[in-house]
Amino acid sequence: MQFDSNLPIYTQIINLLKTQIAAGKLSGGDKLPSVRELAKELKVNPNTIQRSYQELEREGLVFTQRGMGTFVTQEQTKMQALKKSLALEVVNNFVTNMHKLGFNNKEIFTMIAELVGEEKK
Amino acid sequence: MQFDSNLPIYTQIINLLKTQIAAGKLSGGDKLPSVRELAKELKVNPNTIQRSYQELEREGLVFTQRGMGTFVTQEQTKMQALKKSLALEVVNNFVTNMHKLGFNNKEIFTMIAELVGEEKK
Amino acid sequence: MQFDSNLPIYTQIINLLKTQIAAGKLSGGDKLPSVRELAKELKVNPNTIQRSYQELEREGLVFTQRGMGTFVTQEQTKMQALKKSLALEVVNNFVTNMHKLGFNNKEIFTMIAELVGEEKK
Amino acid sequence: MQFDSNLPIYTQIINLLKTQIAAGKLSGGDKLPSVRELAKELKVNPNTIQRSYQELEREGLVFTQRGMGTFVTQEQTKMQALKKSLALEVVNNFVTNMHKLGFNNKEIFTMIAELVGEEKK
DNA sequence: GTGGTCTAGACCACA
DNA sequence: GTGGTCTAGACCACC
Repeated sequence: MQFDSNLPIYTQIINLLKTQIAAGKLSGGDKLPSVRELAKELKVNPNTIQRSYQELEREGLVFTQRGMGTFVTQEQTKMQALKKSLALEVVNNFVTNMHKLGFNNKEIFTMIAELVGEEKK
Repeated sequence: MQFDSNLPIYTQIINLLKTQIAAGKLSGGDKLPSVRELAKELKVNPNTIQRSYQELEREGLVFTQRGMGTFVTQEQTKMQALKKSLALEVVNNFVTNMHKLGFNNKEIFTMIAELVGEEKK
Repeated sequence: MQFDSNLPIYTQIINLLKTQIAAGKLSGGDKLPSVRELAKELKVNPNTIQRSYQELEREGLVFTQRGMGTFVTQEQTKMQALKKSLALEVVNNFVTNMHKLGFNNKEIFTMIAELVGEEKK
Repeated sequence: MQFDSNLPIYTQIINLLKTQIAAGKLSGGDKLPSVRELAKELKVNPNTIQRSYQELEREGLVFTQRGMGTFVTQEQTKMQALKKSLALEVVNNFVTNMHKLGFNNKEIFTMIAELVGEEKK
């Protein structure tokens, strides 16, 4: 993984984990990698991982059990809220960019409609 | 303006100018700021701006006149192609991000439809 | 090597390398001298060589591998097209000069025919 | 006219005039422009023109008459020799360049034959 | 004033 | 070591 040097690394790791949780790659109850393990994998100081995990815990997305590790929360409401908020951010970002390019909402809608129509995933 | 340290500065300047051209903030025939002027404004070396302008000229989006300055092309086809390609990039990016979050095309469509309906910009 | 002060140095270096590639002195896959090496040899700034290499890469005649060096493309079509276009330029130049001297095509043909006949290289 | 800064300017003017004489644009007996006139036209010091004319006279291609001006020689032999020698130079140059590109004499002949065939000037 | 080229020297990422 | 980017500052041709 590459880190954008503008955002603090721990923030980028948080976003990475949030995305995985929201997408269901990490489900409720799943164990996150240990701090040392992930630190090694991402070639980052363990303190940085620690800080990311703490922040996720503060937001209620994960919980830690002494001696056991860190786990994704099982509260469905939390997970749904997370998914929604991340999606909202992506959508807003998208719309803002399109507006910058001079497209109005109707045009945006048309383009998405076409794309969905042709792919049918 | 802030520069993201991952992409080369000259690339970011190119993108900035492309967006402005595509959005019509810079119309056909408009004069771009002089190399030195923009360099001063963006706190960047004139050579860096020079490189950006040259790349834009190579792509046919601007043309230069010695001793006169650099100007946005008047070819409508170029500008339309630019707008299309930039939009395509933004849309694809958006869809990719949404897929990463676990949304399928139908869900994406619904969200956009709602958004267009409620704002009516 | 001497540089003609009319054309930019980087252009002349491009032409030099193109000729060597077209003539087969540099074959597909061959490594070009490193930027710094050639700069030293031609008594030119490394940036100037860099620019030449980049232009050649843009034209698809060479490709670069980070940390490895710059190499002549292996695509035969590219190399053949290059040889053809360079030859066309030389021939046209020649014919133009002969026309300036007041020779017509038939006379030019005769001169070349004689030359080929006597040398048989 | 542009001057290539490698060759002395007076040499370049000599070549220019030789070409015009050889091509018949300046015929035997024609008056060359006055030194001052040509100097003004080419934005060059009159001494430079003077030197060019002297050299041409030394080679027997022009002659000067006090108070009248400088004229192209009427000796046909001189003019023919000039045309031949200039042509020889152009041809040799051409062949050398083609050899550099890796073409042999037969290939050169073929290319010229095709070109003459299609244009029929 | 404008853009275009070049140098000298620096720092980076990659291998 | 390699190529890639950037800065600082210079000189040029053109207008």
